Amino acid sequence: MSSSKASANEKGPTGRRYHHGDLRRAILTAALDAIAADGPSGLSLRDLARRAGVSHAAPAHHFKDRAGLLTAIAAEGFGLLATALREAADLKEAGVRYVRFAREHPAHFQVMFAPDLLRTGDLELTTARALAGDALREAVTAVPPEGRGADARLAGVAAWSLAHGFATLLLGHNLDGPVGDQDPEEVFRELAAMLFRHAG
Amino acid sequence: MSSSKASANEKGPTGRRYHHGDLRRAILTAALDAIAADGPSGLSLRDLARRAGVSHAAPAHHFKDRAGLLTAIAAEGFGLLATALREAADLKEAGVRYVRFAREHPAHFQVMFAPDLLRTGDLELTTARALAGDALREAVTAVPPEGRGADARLAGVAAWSLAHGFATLLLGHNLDGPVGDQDPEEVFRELAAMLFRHAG
DNA sequence: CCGCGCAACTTGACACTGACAAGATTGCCC
DNA sequence: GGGCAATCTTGTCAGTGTCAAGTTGCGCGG
Repeated sequence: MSSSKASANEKGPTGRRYHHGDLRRAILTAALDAIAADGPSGLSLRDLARRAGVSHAAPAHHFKDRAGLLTAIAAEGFGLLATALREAADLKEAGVRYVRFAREHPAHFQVMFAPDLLRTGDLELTTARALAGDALREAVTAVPPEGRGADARLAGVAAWSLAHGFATLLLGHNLDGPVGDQDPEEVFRELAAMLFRHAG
Repeated sequence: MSSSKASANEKGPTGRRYHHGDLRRAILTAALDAIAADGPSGLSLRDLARRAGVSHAAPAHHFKDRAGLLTAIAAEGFGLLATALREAADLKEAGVRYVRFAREHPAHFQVMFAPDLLRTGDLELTTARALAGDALREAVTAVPPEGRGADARLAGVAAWSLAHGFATLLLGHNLDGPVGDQDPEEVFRELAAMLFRHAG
């Protein structure tokens, strides 16, 4: 509308420049902030647009939908989780990384496991999820059978369930009483020790 | 509006009678159906009203809010869970009841652990939650120390984490591969056996 | 038996949201 | 330098939650 000669790097008279530069990333981080603060349910695309200083329909160009945005977040989350798991020395440490990930990236974590908010068939998402699954399986098979029982698949389910349950309950403030002000990662180490101990 | 003489138990000419009879329960069950089908996020109060055959603002009279409705569901869920846990003979069986509850009442379960949808301070909710917490603690302390380790609180966190993680992952279809078509409750029994075994 | 208060329900309105369509702007590549 | 495609805007529509004010009729006290 305005015929201003504002260059690409300067804001126009309306306080915004036409091309944001990295709007996709801006929307993503704004969304992560909002989700960490208020949960994924209250998330509003229009609000994110306002925070980023763009028009209300701008986000739709990068993420088709609300579901598209959340799917992108979930995929990113599974990617981050996969690399975090790969850095672990053993299975117990992988579990520790799991709960650390949940605490450091609560928004990602919440969205990753909220299937009703995602486009579950999305390719990017499924591949990222598979990547994380591989990382988990590797961690499980790395520990010798006498420390985890014969059935590796069962051990994987056990480890994942324990870590996931602990992380989920933690984020939901359901363990504020029991763990109190102890370091959650230390607490989890004890849980993991209960689950996997050398046969007596 | 219409001056029809339809009695309290007959539908008027608009297909509805003014006083529903048990609208609160009707809305609750409609909500549970909708949540089980599409998750809590897509829930619409107006849609529930349509299903129940009442006007769009009718639900607000029974549950002030959207949050009010979900809070009521969560409270009901914790009540059901508490009685289910009390019926268990030992701790392992309590865990089995936990995952059974999640599978039989998926809508309740999802809402109970979605804090961003609830009025977390609600009295009814907190008391129901406390009830369920008591039931869990009783189940934990009932098992002798040599079977669960010295720290009862830690054992409680472990049991809860394992059951909750397993149930959550199950409902999210994250374990469709590993558990396949086995009976989830049987699988969980094996997990529980890994966690609590007599010291060697 | 009657009328009256109060709970249950309705109608109407407002602001907000997600989604779509069509136009404006601009980086970029030939 | 010119045009093309990506990026962003403006405008619009149906749907939603929530509040306010009016209607209906159950049930209780007389």
